[in-house]
Amino acid sequence: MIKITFPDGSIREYNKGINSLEIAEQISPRLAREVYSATVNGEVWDLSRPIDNDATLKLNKWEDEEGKHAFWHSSAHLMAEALEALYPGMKFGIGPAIEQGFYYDVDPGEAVITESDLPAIENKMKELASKNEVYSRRSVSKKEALDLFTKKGDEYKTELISELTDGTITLYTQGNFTDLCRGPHLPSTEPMKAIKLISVAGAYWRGNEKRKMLTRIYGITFPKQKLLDEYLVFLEEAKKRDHRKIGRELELFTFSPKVGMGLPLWMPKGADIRQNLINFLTGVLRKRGYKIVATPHIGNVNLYKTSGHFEKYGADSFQPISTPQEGEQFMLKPMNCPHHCEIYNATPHSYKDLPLRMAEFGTVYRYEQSGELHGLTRVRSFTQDDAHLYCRPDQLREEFKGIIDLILYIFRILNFNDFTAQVSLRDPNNKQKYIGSDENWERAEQDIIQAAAEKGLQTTVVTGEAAFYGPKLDFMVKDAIGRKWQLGTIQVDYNLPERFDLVYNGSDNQKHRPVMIHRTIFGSMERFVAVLIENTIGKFPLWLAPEKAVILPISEKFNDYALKVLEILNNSDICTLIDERSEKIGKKIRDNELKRIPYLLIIGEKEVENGTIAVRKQGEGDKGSMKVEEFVSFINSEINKEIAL
RNA sequence: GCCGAUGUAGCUCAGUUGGCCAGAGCAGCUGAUUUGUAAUCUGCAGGUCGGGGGUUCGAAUCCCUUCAUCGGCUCCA
Repeated sequence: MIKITFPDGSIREYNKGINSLEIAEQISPRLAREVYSATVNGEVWDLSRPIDNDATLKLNKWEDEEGKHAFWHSSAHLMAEALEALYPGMKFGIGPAIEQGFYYDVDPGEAVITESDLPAIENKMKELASKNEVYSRRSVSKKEALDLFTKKGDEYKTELISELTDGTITLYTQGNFTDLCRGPHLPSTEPMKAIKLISVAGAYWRGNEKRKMLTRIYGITFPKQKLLDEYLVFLEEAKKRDHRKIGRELELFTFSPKVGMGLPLWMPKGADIRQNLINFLTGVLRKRGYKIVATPHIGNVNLYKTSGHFEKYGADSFQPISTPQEGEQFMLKPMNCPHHCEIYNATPHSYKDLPLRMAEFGTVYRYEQSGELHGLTRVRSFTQDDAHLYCRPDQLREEFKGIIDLILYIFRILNFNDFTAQVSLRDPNNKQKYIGSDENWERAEQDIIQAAAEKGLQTTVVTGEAAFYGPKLDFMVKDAIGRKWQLGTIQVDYNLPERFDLVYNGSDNQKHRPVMIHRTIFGSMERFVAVLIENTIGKFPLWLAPEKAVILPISEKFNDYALKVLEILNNSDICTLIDERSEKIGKKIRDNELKRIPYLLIIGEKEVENGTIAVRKQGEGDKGSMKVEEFVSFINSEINKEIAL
């Protein structure tokens, strides 16, 4: 007998060699139907794998990540089986489960798979799934595995196997398809009731652009058709939140091929939102001891040679601008830090002056690859809410924590609750990608980890994601369809202070090297507004809205009074419009509701008589009448509530 | 940059296998209407069918090329 400990702490005894599915069946047949994988002693297992010793056991259902993961991973194998049946000789790369579904990278040889082929593959999957094929696990020797896939001619699998250690290799088979796989998988294809292939895309083998591009097929499966239908509705809804669509509808920004791709043009309303953000943040920064600076959009190429950016990115940047002067070259600035360093160098500094917090809403230009451009989230010209903090080494951690505070404060005001924080460290196996001494890297990485820990920030640590000059802490927010975008970032840099020979006088009257922190909160105005649009579906908080209210006279008879109200509101700094068209009130309400103007002010006979306005809140409806002065103070108090935290 | 898809009026879309001067709704402009909480009616205007080249008696439709966009990959100071 063996003892099995469940998550609630209860312990039951079973015969040695029992498997998780049998345990689930003994608890309840219904549970057995809903469970997809088991976590045994902290390791995710197949349900059918026998348990031979005392263990802790968690049964994973659809609601558990481990359950979904096994479900989708098994689905990837099912898709591979279908592909092999439809395209004999197809070679297979890898086919993992992902956050939303799964994919498989395949090499179809001469054949080309396009989206029009997906329904046929989908149908084949359904056909195979309905056979209730069993997934069986088998441990094999490295030689056996190599022989099998060499015989099959699958060079991607043999490459993978050659890197594995003998004795750890397992194969999974369902139906006619056998794959190299660590597992775990469902007991059978039976639960896969709803199957949808989403898209095809190219993907480099092993993520290396020097290697062959395989065809990646994305799909998703569910245990119930209803869940799939709901997912498809979610995708449709998400499309409506796309900032590119809303940006066009609300006339916030545009692009022009004549201006150039990836170069956003802010239209009046979008520019208002952007400016409101800038004004607000500027006020907050001044209170926190930041100094605002301004620097040019170009810099001599030597500036970037000094900073090291030219060597690293020069070839992939907008190329230098020449002048009539022989040999003189300028670059569009790709970042503000070198300029800021020269501001630092313009005056002598004492240890008493530090930290120096230098901020600029600085527009920068980066030659992003054409295929990378994406609405406002990835552009070639953008304005960073940039700042550089120069401090003594002993001040670093406190400054770092202060920035974490500031970012959390701004995110709170904007209701960005769903963010993740990522600590990005260098890849210790690939040190030539980075500049700076080991010692400084160690110190900087420790400072970040410590500061985040002291602020109680939940972080994930990723190696190999650091900037080339230092480690960083990034704040990521998701867009409408779940793509993650980096907004705020805090980066420690011991490197630029050396390259620019930044110094301060210490209490010992010796020259010392300051530490530098790069940081943004919004990341860039462009990306931030994009994410804000997708989070709010274009219904911006009142303080950010470009227009706060629109006056809707019921007929032209009331235009005189309406114009008077308009003047009062605009004079009170409440940006207000008037809709003077000779349309019915219902039509005016509809049109202005769709423009997401926060308040609709309806004026008819009653309002003229009483000297009031009828207030309707966008998305909510009639709020009753009030005097114009009351409305002014109401709006101001609403705005104060939004930005007071 | 790479793989695949898409490109018809400001927006959303029709345009059968190549064949009458390329259509609709919304938006815009006219005129009528003067309206009480999500669409009043009339008329008009608007397109070198992304650009260029080709096949054909004839191309929005077929082929080539180029640009842009979309979904991914790579990249992201």
